[in-house]
Amino acid sequence: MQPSLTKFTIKIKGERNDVDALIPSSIGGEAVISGTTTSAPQECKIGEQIDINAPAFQDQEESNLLKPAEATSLEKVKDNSSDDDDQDCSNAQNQLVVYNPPDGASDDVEFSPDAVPINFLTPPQRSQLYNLQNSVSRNLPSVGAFTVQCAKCFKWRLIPSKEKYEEIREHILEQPFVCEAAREWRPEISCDDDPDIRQDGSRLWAIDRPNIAQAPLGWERLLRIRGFGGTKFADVYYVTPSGKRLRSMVEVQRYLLEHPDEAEGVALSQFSFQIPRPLQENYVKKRTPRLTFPDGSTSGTPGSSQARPLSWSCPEANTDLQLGMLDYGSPYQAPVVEPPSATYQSPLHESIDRPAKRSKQPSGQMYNGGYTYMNLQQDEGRRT
DNA sequence: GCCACCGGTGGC
DNA sequence: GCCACCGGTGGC
Repeated sequence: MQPSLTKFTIKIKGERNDVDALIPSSIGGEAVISGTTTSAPQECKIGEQIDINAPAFQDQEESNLLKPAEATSLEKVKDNSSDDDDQDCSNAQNQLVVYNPPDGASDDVEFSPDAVPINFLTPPQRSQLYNLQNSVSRNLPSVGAFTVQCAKCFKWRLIPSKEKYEEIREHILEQPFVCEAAREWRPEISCDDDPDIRQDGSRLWAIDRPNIAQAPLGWERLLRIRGFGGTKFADVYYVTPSGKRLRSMVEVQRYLLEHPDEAEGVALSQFSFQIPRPLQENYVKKRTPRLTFPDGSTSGTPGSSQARPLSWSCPEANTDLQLGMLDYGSPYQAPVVEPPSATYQSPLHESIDRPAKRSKQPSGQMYNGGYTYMNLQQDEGRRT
């Protein structure tokens, strides 16, 4: 039984160009905002459109945040930004949280409990969080941190290990995560404490799937984040007890048949190749329809399509907002991935060095305990 | 030569 | 439009 979480909060604050933000909806959707925005938090309901230039609302206490059971429309969040240019929202495709973080700022955006980010941390950030060794694999982003949102206070809590994260994720729907659960590794933690992490634009987030089974004993589930602008966001691999990497259910099934010794007590239901979804809408290249002409030639090049706003037409909106819908149940968990070094600056620490070209990068460990560091492809990279 | 990574596509 | 699957290949 999935929580009925249908509300999202939009918060747009400060000024910044090329904003991309996306928040998933547990009722099956994601929302993306991109382009240039100019301030003002605002509220929007499903099916309505939002003018990101305008509306603001009064400061709200956290108690005003939506409660899952009654969530039916966008909710407000606490905000301290200006509140001029109030306007109605209209035509937004769904409820969402969008914010326009000032560069380097640490915004205060709360997610509804079904947002499941993977965000991107700098190596120093990750080292602080997880005491990781260098785990750069080529030049790719990777999960930098896992976070889970408290079902009660909606604050994000960092999960100290991939294993714990996967354990939580496996049962997240039946057993929603709450801050008190984090007392296992943080005895004093409660909903009264500040969130461990916020959607402040310093990281890229991706939405994970709920209730993915933990890998069988002796097996490891690997999530490999692909480079920016590829045809796919990530790949999942399962590493067998003997070290072989399997990349599909077909291969798993075949492997189990061929290795009955390792197949004992292992069921196919323990495997899932579902990948998270990036919150940065343009992270994955759109696949354009292939048109076939009478002479047999085709047109439509993947990547040639620029992401377009789906329903963003408030007059003053000088932006390219994009709305879409995610389709996850109630993803609470959030792996965190490294940011593109040249475009993201950590508000906490130094920015990542611009990555060298992929071909020059040393190979690192595959996953290194689940929290590897990788850089995103930069503009010098492939694809146009 | 291996394999990690990426692209492409068929099926839905 | 999404995703499961797998072939190709660049980098090591």
